[in-house]
Amino acid sequence: MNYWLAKSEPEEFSIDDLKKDKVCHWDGVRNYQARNYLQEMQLGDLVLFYHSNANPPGVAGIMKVVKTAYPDPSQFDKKHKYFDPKSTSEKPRWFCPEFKFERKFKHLVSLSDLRAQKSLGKLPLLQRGSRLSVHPVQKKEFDTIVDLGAGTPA
DNA sequence: GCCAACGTTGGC
DNA sequence: GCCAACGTTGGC
Repeated sequence: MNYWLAKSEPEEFSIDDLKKDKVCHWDGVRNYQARNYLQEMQLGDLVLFYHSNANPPGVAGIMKVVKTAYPDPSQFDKKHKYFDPKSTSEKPRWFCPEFKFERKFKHLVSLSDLRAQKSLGKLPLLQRGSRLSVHPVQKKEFDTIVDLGAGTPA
């Protein structure tokens, strides 16, 4: 059982959209390192939903992996903004898993809240200039963030 | 394989 | 909208 963090811009797709849709396929990731992490995800893994480019940015809730990564259909669709002319169906480049809405935090755990936690010092999200949109999270870090989201005093 | 140019991410 | 930090591309 592993833990992850995945970013989305809430104007594109927010945790409320996921709550409404129940399930989503996490498409559009076009970064190799992030892609590799998506492929490592196993059924039942828990994923923190991070709102990037938001006001304020932060972790909004939790998702659960309900389908492991398969070729991202948007890479083959010429009209799609995530179309990749260099990818073929024989050798797809990009993959997406499916996530199910698990729950929304009572309180958004903002980026500044995360930075204020000494125990989260190694969280990849907080590293200088980290733009990686999908990355693993330690169980301890995951639990800390969930506690913050539940409103437990910092 | 180097590296400059360019594009993207994402906080502010 | 700005800009720093990266990742990718492509000429050589």
